[in-house]
Amino acid sequence: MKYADVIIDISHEKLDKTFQYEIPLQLQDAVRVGSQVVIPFGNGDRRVKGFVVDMAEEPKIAPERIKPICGVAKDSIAVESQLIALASWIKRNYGSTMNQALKTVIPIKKKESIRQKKTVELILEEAAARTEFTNLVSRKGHSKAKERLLQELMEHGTIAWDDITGGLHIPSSVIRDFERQGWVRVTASRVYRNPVAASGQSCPPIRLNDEQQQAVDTVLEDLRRGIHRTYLLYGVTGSGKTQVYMELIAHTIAQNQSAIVLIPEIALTYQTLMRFYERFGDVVSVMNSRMTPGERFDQYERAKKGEIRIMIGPRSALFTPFSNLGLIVIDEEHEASYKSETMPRYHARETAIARAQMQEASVVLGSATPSVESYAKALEGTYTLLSLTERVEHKPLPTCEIVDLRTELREGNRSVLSRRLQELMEDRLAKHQQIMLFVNRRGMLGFISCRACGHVIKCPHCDVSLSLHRGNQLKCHYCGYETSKPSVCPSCGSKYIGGFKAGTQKFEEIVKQQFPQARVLRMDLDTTRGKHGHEQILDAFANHEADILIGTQMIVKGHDFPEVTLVGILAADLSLNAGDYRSAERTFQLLTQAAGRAGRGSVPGEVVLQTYQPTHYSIVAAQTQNYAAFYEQEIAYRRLMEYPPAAHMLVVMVTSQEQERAERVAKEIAGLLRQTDETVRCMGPNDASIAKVNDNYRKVIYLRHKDYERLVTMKDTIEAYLQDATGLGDVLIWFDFDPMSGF
DNA sequence: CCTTAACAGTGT
DNA sequence: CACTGTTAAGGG
Repeated sequence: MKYADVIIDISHEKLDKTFQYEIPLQLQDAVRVGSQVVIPFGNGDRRVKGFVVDMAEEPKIAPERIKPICGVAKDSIAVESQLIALASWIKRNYGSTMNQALKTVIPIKKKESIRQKKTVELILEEAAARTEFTNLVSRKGHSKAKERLLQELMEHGTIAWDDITGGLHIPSSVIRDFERQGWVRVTASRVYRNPVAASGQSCPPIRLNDEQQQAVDTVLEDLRRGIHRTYLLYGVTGSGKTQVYMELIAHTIAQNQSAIVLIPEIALTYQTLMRFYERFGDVVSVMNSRMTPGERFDQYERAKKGEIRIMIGPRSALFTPFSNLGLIVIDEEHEASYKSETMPRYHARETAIARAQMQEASVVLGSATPSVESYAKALEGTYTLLSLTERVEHKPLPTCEIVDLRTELREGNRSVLSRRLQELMEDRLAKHQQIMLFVNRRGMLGFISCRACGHVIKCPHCDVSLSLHRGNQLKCHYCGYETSKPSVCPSCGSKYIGGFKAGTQKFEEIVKQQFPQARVLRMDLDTTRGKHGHEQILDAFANHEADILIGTQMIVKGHDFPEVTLVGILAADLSLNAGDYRSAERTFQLLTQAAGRAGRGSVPGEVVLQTYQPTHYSIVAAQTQNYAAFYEQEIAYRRLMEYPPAAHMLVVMVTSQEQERAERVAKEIAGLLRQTDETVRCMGPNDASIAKVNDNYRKVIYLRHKDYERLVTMKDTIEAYLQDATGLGDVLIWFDFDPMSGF
């Protein structure tokens, strides 16, 4: 590699350009992506520090204009440079500008948060100060600001920097001037607040059972031999995965290394946090989306200094600047929230593995329902599979009954509650036990199914549900296949064919009407508005202030409710027909989790699973919590249809306010891609499933190929095209590799 | 981000 | 015409 792309001093985020420099022969070995280098910059060849973000053989500009790198700043790579190397990895693998990638990795500008804590102290003797003051006054006119500041300082002694620049409207240059003259001292005092409240007592490690111990030993044995790998800890609900994490974290700490624990935001409750805090004390810190940039910055600073050794948080906690990172734990590894929804659309799991490789750390992925991707990798040996098959204290799994809603309809029950579920609800209410009703609301936009036989209208090319659009047209979101909505079921001829329309409110009304004596709580986006809406509802339910809790995904994660002995899943199919290739997987995961909510206490639980498709493998497998059976079916489907992980997928989204322009650019791109590499399967462009958002028309192209790298090349091709294309106007393009949701 | 060159406005 | 302050562009 002859040339290096260097980004100049990252604290100045407005300078997002990279500059190409020559790597002199004697530095060939020392310069790598992420290296901190010293380079001549600008006309005066001012020496500045920069980070190498990419390397290339070919010069991008005329070679005579390229200057050589002076030297490598430090031999040991600083944390920042590791994170910058990671940013460059993200940019390459997910598509974004370097600036966007850097912003995700190094989250806040340093200036503001430091300035907030700066204070200015007068160090001049009182007599000397008075003399200087008279000097200023006698000069008349042009030093009004200086006069005011000196006067204020003589009065108060010490003033906060912000009060001077903000309150007194005195420019910072005046303060700097005073400092140069030796009149004042500027101190940056810093107050850190630990967001975790101290609890006092510590909690001794719990004895692990054989399976847990074996999982821990496998990892430790690898570490002893200097091997850093990715492990998939597959443990059924309630098998004690957290204890395995804890043990491994304890070992990491003992080795004087740090650990990052990623937990989905919804599962990041106070209780979860306290478990870690009680075991490890105040080296634990937490991050969440509600934290202010200042608080977040403090946490990063403490992590850098080594005051924090364990960081717990959602996706973004992955970028905690630990220089001695030893372990990354990703709990509920299959969760879609690990995939970023904004550019760059990185997946925290893959990014964690990339970071771990750079810093020689290990990764432990944990789940009761692993993603198909991860399980496939574990089976082929890319990850090491660690299994926990027993539940702690040998609590039995809840029994699960499947109720066929088609039969209900046939036998004259048109209610959303099956007769069996009603019966069991009566029973639990009489016994004063609690009930959870789970409405699988996800992706219920516009698919068509038959209430009599359960038949769902699918795309003949893509095997995903078709969506209902205006004018009774059914459309496939992947390939654009179109057909008109039939008036009778093509499978059984019934006229009960149509869309699903039911929200949680509707269910709440029905339940209240049918069980007027029951106290009902509802939890969905509408009722959880406000600061602690979430916790308020869950706490109320935990205190048995209600008998029935109705809700969406939110109710199935986190909290344990020991008094819940019945879980009703009202319509398991809804998520099954979301119109994307992950719908079966998502359904299995949701159902397994929902079912796991029943019988957490001493009384064994029961689950009623209502569905129009009782024979669908994701539903049958969820009934017995049989992950292996589900996986076998699902991977076969993915292989047959060439969906991830059998192949990789790239979504290219083209948006513009002008319908015509979006379409033209999308068509040009699709054409270009088809002629660049015909082994890449290219579908589209088509309208996105939400074809217009905020007055922006959205066109989408789907690309599929076995080789991820090939898709990266496609992304690069598009980026190159955008560089010198004209007439783009307001067109924006973003990429999503192996998407977690449909578009 | 910082540096610089170009530019307009001011004072002698 | 020299001097100063303000602005836009470029940096490899």
